[in-house]
Amino acid sequence: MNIGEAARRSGVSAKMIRHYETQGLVRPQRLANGYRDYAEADLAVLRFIRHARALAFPLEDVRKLLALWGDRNRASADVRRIALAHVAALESKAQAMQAMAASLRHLAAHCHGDARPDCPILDELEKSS
Amino acid sequence: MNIGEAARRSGVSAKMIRHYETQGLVRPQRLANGYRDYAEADLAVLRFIRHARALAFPLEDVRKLLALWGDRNRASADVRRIALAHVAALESKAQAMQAMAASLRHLAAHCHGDARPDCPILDELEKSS
DNA sequence: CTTGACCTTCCCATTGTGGGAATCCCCATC
DNA sequence: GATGGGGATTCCCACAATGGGAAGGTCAAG
Repeated sequence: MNIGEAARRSGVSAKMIRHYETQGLVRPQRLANGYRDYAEADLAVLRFIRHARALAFPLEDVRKLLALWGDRNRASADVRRIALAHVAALESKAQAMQAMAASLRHLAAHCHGDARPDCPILDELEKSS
Repeated sequence: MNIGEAARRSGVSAKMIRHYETQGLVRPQRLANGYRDYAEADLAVLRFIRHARALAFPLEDVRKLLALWGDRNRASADVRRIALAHVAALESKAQAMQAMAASLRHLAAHCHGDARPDCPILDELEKSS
């Protein structure tokens, strides 16, 4: 099938499908006219990528997971390790963001938020330390 | 002072100081030899930027905050609005990441993590929906 | 045979940061 | 005065993932 149909059926944009191909994640056949030709197996790969990306797995992780996915002799421990490392990264970033949000919220709570110029938010950003 | 000293004293790399200049956030004098010349006021600006970036304010927000910072007649409400919008963005992203982490953790909890190939994580990513 | 929808590749932009090259400048030492 | 080291300048490239868009080839229906 065409890239357009593959995009529709996989939920991945044609643009990104081509990109994933340059990254070696999917390898469609080529027709005589140069058009890419996707099989059902390629669709499954594209959907796999979409799900993994929806969980914010970096493409590098997706590559490893795809390799494990296709490996009949894989050990589930390998998949688990990648997933848990990703979980740790996600939680670490999420916590950092929430910490920033919390301190900003705290500052904003002490900011009048009216027409007066006094503002602890700017005071904090201004500190020389 | 030189860009090197400004970098040391502000905690912002020389590379980034130049970048912020291209973005119009800081405007040092130029000496006859073409070297940038930073005043104490420039240092304060650089530190302000560093603090704002540490709170993950996008440069576009930093630009607005700097303008308000320098405006003696600013209304604190303006600062507050920018900060709270940023807080909302941070919390939204943090929640999305934690949701992803949670669902992955859930999947990983049901993955043996041994030498067997069965793995609910891959099963999930494989789904056609 | 034209038209419109689709495909191809290639370049550019994003955001914020860093690496590195080529070139120039300043100061100190021999 | 020459040389050397450390710093300055600008410019290009890279990252990760995604999208926009141009210039051109292809196919199918009218």
